[in-house]
Amino acid sequence: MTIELFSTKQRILGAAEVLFAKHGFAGASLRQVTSAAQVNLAAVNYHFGSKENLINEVFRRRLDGLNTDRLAALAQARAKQGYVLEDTLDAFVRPALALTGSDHGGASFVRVLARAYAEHNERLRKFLHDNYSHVLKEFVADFAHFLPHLDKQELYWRLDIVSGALTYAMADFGVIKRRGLTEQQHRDLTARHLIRFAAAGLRAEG
Amino acid sequence: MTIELFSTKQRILGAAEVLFAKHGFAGASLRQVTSAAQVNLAAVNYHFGSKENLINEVFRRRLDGLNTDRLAALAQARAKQGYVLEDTLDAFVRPALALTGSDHGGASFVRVLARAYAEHNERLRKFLHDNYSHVLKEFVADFAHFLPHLDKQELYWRLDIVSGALTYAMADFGVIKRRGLTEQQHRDLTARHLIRFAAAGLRAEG
DNA sequence: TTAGTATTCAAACAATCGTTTGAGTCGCAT
DNA sequence: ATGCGACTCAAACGATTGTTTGAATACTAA
Repeated sequence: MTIELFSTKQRILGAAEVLFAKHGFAGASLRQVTSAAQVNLAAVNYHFGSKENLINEVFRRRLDGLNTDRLAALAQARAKQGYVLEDTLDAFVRPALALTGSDHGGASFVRVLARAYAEHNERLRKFLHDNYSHVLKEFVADFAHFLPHLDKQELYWRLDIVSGALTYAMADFGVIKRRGLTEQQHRDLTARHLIRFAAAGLRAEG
Repeated sequence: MTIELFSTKQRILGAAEVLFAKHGFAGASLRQVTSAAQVNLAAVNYHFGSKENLINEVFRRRLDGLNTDRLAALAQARAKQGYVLEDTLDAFVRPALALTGSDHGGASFVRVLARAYAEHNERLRKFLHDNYSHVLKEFVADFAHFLPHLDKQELYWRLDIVSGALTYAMADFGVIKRRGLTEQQHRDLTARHLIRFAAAGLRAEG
């Protein structure tokens, strides 16, 4: 097990990510995936055991880093002088947006996330909850601190809307055409829009 | 072709709606659909021609009425004295929320809508655009009127976020548990939250 | 009643699905 | 060089997919 940059495993993960984003988890077949990855069909079951486990690993590959980045950004925001709601949202949004510009697969992955959001797949939700719920808890704590006028039910309501809105918006981010802007400028502009939008919605009087 | 309340055609549409919401368009098989509808397998191809056309008809059955209701609500809002942004949003949101409480299938359909949003299916988008784009145009015109400080690009940006957020939130509306509230009360509360949230996000200074 | 159309039905179609198999190949340590 | 584990490969597995067929049934109009 050497560490190769373009090993069979990584090629499969990359191709699966793109095709899951394009056709969905049920809609993308393993033959499409292995063909795009230029890999033998049996390689999926050899390296991942099953299609369902492949799906999980597609998430794990990105979410491990994404959640680490989000927690780091949150820690940095908390240390900031004059820490406000917008900073919390920034710590949540910016690492995900950075993903869309990092490499080719990142943009696809955000769309995969939006699909997982739309699906209410039992096992997938359990997998995500088991592995990454602690990150969400950290953010919820800070949101609750900045929005003391909202009771717990109301807060969850709004965070649910906000996370849904952000997920959808970021999924479309890669698709929307930008005119005369660098990728970096477009990303900054997007982040500001999303944060301002979300902050306004969260702060609205109950 | 008599008008029956529970004809084979309608039973198929109802079952398909529920199963598409639960398992997705690719994930729900025609055998699952026909079995749930208590109808012969061949009935789908006999009445609808193909699975893809069945999907279209699932949308048409609800969207025809939904868009009529939305345009009627918009007309009523425009005639109102002191017509404001919140009224436009109300005309957009309330008919969709009413759908979730009308009958059993309505709640499923809103989730189907959220799936269609997450998918970027070429043919489905064309079908929706061909049949219902005139409704969206009406709403966009009023949003543009109420938000003159936003240029066209910025407006589309925010509407994209808002429609995504609303679609997702309404899809979860049927899932979220309500404590001590009637369906009507819960729907009103939901509408108020969504409208206030969206209005705040749309009005935020650029 | 009868002719004709509309619908339902069981059965089968070819195609594709995820998965398994067993032989084959590769690289590396002994 | 030899042996061993890691990996790849073509081929096939049974199950399931959407769709089609032709006969049987239900319904409607004359």
